[in-house]
Amino acid sequence: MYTLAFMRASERAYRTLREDIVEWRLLPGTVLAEVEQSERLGLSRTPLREALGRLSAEGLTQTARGRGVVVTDISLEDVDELFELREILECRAAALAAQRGEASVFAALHAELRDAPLLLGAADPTRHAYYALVGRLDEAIDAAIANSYLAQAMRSLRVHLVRVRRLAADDDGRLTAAAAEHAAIAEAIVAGNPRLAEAATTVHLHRSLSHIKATHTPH
Amino acid sequence: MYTLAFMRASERAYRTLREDIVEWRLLPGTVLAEVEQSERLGLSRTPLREALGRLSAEGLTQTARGRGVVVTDISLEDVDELFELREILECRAAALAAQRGEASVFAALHAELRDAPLLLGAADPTRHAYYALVGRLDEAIDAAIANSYLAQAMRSLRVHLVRVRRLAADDDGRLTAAAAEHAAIAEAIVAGNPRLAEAATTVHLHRSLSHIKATHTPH
DNA sequence: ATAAAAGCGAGTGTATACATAGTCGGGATT
DNA sequence: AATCCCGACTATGTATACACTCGCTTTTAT
Repeated sequence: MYTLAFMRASERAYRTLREDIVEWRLLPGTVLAEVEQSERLGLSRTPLREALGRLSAEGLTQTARGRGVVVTDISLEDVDELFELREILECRAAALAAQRGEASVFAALHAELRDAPLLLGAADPTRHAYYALVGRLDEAIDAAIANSYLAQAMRSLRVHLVRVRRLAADDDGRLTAAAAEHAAIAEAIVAGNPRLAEAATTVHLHRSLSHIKATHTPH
Repeated sequence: MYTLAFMRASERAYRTLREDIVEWRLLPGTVLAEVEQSERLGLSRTPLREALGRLSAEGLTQTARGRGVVVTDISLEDVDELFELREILECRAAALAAQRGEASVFAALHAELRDAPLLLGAADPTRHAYYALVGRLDEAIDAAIANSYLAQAMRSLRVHLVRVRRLAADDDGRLTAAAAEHAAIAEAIVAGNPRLAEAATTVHLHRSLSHIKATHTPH
């Protein structure tokens, strides 16, 4: 995590609120009143408003006129829509990475992903090392596709996906399987096979969605 | 256009600046200093900062720390990247619209698009009626796909595309051809044929990109 | 008793004043 | 002559005060 001490107040407010929303500490429907939140975070209304503006632009909150901004809800229909867009973007991104990416980068990631079950054995209930590895695969794909607009579209999606992830039970079995699916994607990129990379991504996303729907528990 | 008189100052600043950038009245590299722009638009720095934040989030400006925010440049590589993402999103959107859309809505749009050359004959140098019609086709597709995240991704792209459009020469010949291509997309959606809708969109986007590259004049 | 209107209160929208950081120019030193 | 350092200025970042809108409650009239 970043040190929140030496950054601008608006940035601090943005990251704190975003994490609170993504981690479901601030539940959907919660009203984020400006005075209340600015006092809670120990800063003034001006930087807080900037943070709320960014959150609303991302879709994590929406402004309810007259009552301030409220935390956006995520329904099962939203999850379907999110994964529909995710499949559109990430399948093509994987194919482009297979065409344009540096094989050596993905070869290294592939090796790490094959060893991922070792990370899951470690005594880290938040699976920090595992998610950091998957995040590095995402970043490598972002860099490989050489398309800042596509990369930006995927980045804005990931915020919502992290939020959805918390709806599902991240048991060791699913994470081990997911690591193998990620390894398959990396392998296809190393091989420079766009169609295989796309297919591997499709498989992974469908399994992820199925798992989320199977283990979903209303909060 | 909307009446800019009775809206919030921040909204006024946002729309004015966005239009100035998209219409190339504010050229890439222009520094938007806060005091200078707030005085020009007749409002204070607070709502102006909010507007600049939204513009930077959309990618129309970027913050150069210490020197304020500057209008983002668009290179030919950017156009390639924009159209790559555009093809990913709009092809799938057209296919989804063919599956999920109301045929009657697109039948009406198809009829209008076949008559579009009449609009181009009118003495409107800005082609306002024509672009409004194409905009209604975009909105109809947005509504038909029933996926707010995909629709949002396409909307954020369109801002940049309007800006790119101003780089090319919008002669009557190209617009007539473009109208026919749009009509073909609408026709495929009416027929409920996803693959045809996708193909028609691919053809349209490739012809648009070729035309932009052929007539591009550095400013 | 119900509906409509007016008044009150809470909270957002805007302006302005102040703090702070970063850059540019000038001067001195090597 | 070139580079480094210092200082001042300019522009951003933040805080606070004020105004206005909108929602809610209360009261009054039909």
